[in-house]
Amino acid sequence: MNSKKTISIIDIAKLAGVSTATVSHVINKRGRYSKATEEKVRAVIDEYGYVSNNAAKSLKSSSSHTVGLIIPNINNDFFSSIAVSIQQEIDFEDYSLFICNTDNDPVKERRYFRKLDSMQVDGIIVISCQNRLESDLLSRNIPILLLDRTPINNMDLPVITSDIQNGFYLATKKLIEKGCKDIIFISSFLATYVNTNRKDGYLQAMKESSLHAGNDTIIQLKKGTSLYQSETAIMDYLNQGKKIDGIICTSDNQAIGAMAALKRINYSIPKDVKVFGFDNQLQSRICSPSLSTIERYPSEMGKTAAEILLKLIRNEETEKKTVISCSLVERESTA
Amino acid sequence: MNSKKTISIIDIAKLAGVSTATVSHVINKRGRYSKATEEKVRAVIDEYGYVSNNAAKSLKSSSSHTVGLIIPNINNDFFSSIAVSIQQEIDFEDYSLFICNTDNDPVKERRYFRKLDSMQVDGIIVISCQNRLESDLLSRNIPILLLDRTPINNMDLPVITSDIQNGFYLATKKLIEKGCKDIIFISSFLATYVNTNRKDGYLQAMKESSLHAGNDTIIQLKKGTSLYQSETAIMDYLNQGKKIDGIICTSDNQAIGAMAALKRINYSIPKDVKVFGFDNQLQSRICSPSLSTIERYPSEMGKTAAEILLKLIRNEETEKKTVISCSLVERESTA
DNA sequence: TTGTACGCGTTATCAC
DNA sequence: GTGATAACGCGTACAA
Repeated sequence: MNSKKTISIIDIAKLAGVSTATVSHVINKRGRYSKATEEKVRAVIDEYGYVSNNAAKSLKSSSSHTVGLIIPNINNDFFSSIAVSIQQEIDFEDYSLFICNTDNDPVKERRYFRKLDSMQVDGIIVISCQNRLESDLLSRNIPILLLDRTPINNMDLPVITSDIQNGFYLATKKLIEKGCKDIIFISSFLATYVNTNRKDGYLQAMKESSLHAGNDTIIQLKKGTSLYQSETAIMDYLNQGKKIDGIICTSDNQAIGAMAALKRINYSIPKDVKVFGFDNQLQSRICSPSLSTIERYPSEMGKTAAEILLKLIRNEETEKKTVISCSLVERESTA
Repeated sequence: MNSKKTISIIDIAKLAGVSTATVSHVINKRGRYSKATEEKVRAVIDEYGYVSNNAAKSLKSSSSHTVGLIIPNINNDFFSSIAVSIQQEIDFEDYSLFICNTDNDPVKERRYFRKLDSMQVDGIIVISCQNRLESDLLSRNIPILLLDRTPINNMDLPVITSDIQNGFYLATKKLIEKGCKDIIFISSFLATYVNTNRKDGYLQAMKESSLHAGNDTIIQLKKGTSLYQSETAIMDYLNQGKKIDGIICTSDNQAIGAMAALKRINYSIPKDVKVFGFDNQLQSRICSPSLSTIERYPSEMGKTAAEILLKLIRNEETEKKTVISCSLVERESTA
């Protein structure tokens, strides 16, 4: 196996007794050759298992038929669902997807932008963990699509988000409808613009029903494992003598942590307290009691993102902003 | 932003009043230039935001500083943990990782091999879904590392696996130790060589204790959602009047499905039946009763894989075969 | 320090 | 209508 040698278009041309131009034409079905030469060339290609060199191709075309995806953490149901659906859609059009994991680290994110740029990708989909994107991000003029999160930028970048605000509004409304009055909101550590957005739906619904909500009913978690953090946060909150009969969380894990806290002090769910999670991750179906949650359709988000990016790459018309609506998934925790 | 133009090394050379060779030397810190020219060149590079063209670089060096990862399904805790740890390790050495999702489809897997080949990747890590890999897989002579699964191949490919057989042996032993006698084994749809491997640990442990085990105590699931499949499979099994006091599963989801079936007919877990899952996925901690399971250390597997592949790329000495041991995580389901 | 050949596929131009 | 020739893209490394 050590003597395996790369075969180039030149070798194929020699072996088939034609020019490289003809081989190229046959491969790309450009015409300008006879049936006979086509067969001859194809036969040689098959025999030697020739694979064209993408580096040379990208060099010439300054396009690599490759798309980059910058994503905070692939080890997360919601994000990996998005990644898979993007890849499937991209695959379908014979593009390849470069997945880059940033661990929610802005420094890594910027590094990946540069890396993808130099790799000659044709476009980038980014779920950013930065508050702001600068226009000198890339040296080339390729499309960038913002997904899920929308950092401030001066490039008028196209955006796909889900209607999170409305999702939280609906969830809060649902709890109110079921008779909850002391509803608190648990928010995980995130870039500020995201948090604002999330809180708003909750605050609006509470206000509409003249229920009290404000900084004293919002628990802000720190960076780290949200499950354990929210468990202790709920304990602390109750130890201060405050009342709770409803909880809205910004992740399913937070909700599960919160329920663990409630169970420990013998609160009954959903009788005493009703709980909403967020993202409809696998664990929300499995935990006990099963968790009501907000569905954001990550597969649809990914599919749409891929479609729009491909359009942008082809210079076709697209929407500047696409909002995918959320819906409620009601289970035992709010029954 | 439309007039953004790609800047090449030639432009930089002109602007700095030196040759492209010198610019290249400065960029790669090869020496052979004065302090003054270095500063001048760096200044121009910074000013114009020059990013080197990777396609040209790969073309020349036939190496892209890129590694491919072929993986069955990234939307799975175990696999995505592996992917993340590979990426982190690879990142660290300034390589980039190309993640390719095969959906457990051999046809897609072969397509990705060709694609990565033509992309000039420097090496490939594959969690294969094929029973056999042929030596004409690639046109170039780059290292391939088999991870987790070990399809038959005639290329003497290096391998990293976890000691699954021993894992199932230990789990089965543990149930026997706790007094179980009628222990069944649930196996998901997988390539045959994998199944054999998995069954063996179970069969061996049963044999050593002179307990009956064979085809009638092994439930083979079909392709599909293992959670629901194993639930109905357990119902069927019990409806046939067969006895169960222990279940070993090849995934946590199967175990959760099995427990759902048991609960429905009022079996108590772990009193009447003890259950082991596999892979220590998030849901095993969250479900109720919490699930005992087999830990395979995916992060360690990924890290090791990345280290070995990088060594292979650099032509350094490495182990041909690395086996990472499993351990038991005991929770309520086997208490 | 620099000039330049090289790597490889594409495409415009030219020839029959 | 068929096919060949050669320039091009850009970074690298050897010879000068």
